[in-house]
Amino acid sequence: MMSSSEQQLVEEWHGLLARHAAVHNALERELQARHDIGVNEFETLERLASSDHGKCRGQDLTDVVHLSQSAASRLVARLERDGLVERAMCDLDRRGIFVVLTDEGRKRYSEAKPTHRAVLARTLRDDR
Amino acid sequence: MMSSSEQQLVEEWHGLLARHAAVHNALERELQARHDIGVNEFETLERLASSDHGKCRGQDLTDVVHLSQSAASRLVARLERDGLVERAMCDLDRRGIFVVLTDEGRKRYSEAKPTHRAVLARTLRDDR
DNA sequence: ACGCATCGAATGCAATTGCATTTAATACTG
DNA sequence: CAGTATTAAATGCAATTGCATTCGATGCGT
Repeated sequence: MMSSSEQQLVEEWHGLLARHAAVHNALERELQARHDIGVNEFETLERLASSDHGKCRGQDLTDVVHLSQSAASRLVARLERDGLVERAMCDLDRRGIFVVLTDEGRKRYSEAKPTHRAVLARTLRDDR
Repeated sequence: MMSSSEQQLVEEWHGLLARHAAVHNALERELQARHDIGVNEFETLERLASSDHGKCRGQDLTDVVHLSQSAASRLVARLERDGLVERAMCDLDRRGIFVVLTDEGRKRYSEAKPTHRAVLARTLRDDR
């Protein structure tokens, strides 16, 4: 026999899993199809776009995308390859880098943002 | 200027992302370290263990793990390789398969379950 | 100033994933 | 009943991920 609070925990976790999968998959599909970027790429661009000068330390990005340090590093590499960001030396601490939003990156973000919000509005509402 | 409801949506999504990442990462680490299985493997075993005869159609599993059909197929293949499940022909519809829990699989599930619940209790409580 | 622990980032590598396709079996339609 | 469409599952393949390691730069204690 399973205690009620345990059952509750499991149900909450399964709900979280289902909601996350639903929103994430919908976002991934629409952002990819309409703007050629994924969820993590969008979150990165958004973080940069709302920063002071469109730049931030590489470290800050791992928190935003909930990815390992190495995956975040490669994510930045892909964004740079696609011309959406640039890496810049950090003079104060030359171990680190600045990730800087390019004009193209800011443009892409502006285009994708309405799509992002629309998908959120559609998928976050009707499951609770 | 961003509308309040839009801001709310984004915050809810980021909260969902953060909560999911926190619980998922904690589960993945502990289940892997203590029982040598991942989150998806555990969910699969749990689905089978609570089935009537420890078996279910391959299809049902994709819903449980929120994975693509191909990824679910390979997940079953890994579990079979590790001796935790077996594939059985389905006589009624010979396109499909039954995934059947082995004794070893049921044992592994029983061992992992307390860990799973403990991590949920620890991680789902303190972020809200 | 020297030596050593620590830190930020990049990279080799194996594992997992999704998409597209394939294969086999079943269901439908005329 | 033949022929086609659909379904369940498996597989080739490229892309993404995390772990462990590496490399250079910083900080800290003596």
